[in-house]
Amino acid sequence: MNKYDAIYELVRMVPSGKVASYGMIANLLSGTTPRMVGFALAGIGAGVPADTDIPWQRIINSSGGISPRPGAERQYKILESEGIHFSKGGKVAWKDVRWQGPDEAWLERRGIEFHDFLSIQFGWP
DNA sequence: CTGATGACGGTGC
DNA sequence: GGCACCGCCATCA
Repeated sequence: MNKYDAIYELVRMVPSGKVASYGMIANLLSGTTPRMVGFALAGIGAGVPADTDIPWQRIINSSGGISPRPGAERQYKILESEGIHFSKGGKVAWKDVRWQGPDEAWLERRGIEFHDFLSIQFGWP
C-alpha cells in the first residue's frame, strides 16, 4: 500500500453530488500535501489506473474551480451530470456541495477525534 | 543516485 | 479579486 493508495481510498468516499478540494484530502492524511493529492490523481484518465472506480472528478481546487488542463472540460461535464452547478466564473458554491468528510469509522481508524476533524477542516479551535 | 516532473495552497502585496 | 513566491514529496527515467 503506497502513499497514493491512501489518497485513492479517501477519494472513493466522496459521494456523487458532493466535491472536495485537494487540500481537504491532504489535511486528513498526515505527511500528505495538496500537491501530492493532485499528483496522485494526475495519472487517472491520463493513464495510470486506466480502469478505475475512483471518482477523481470530485476533487477540485480550493477556490472552487477546476484548474485548466487537458480533460478539464470532461470533468465539468461529469460533475454537472452529478448535479454540481458551476457559476459563470466556473466556481461551485462550497456551502452547498462541500463533502462533509469521512465517516466516523474512518476517523477512528486513523485515530482522529471528531473535534480534531472539525479543527482540521474548518480551522476551529 | 540525481534530477525532472506533476489536478495545489497559504501568505503577502 | 489577481499575481508572485515558496514549500510540499512520491514516482520514474
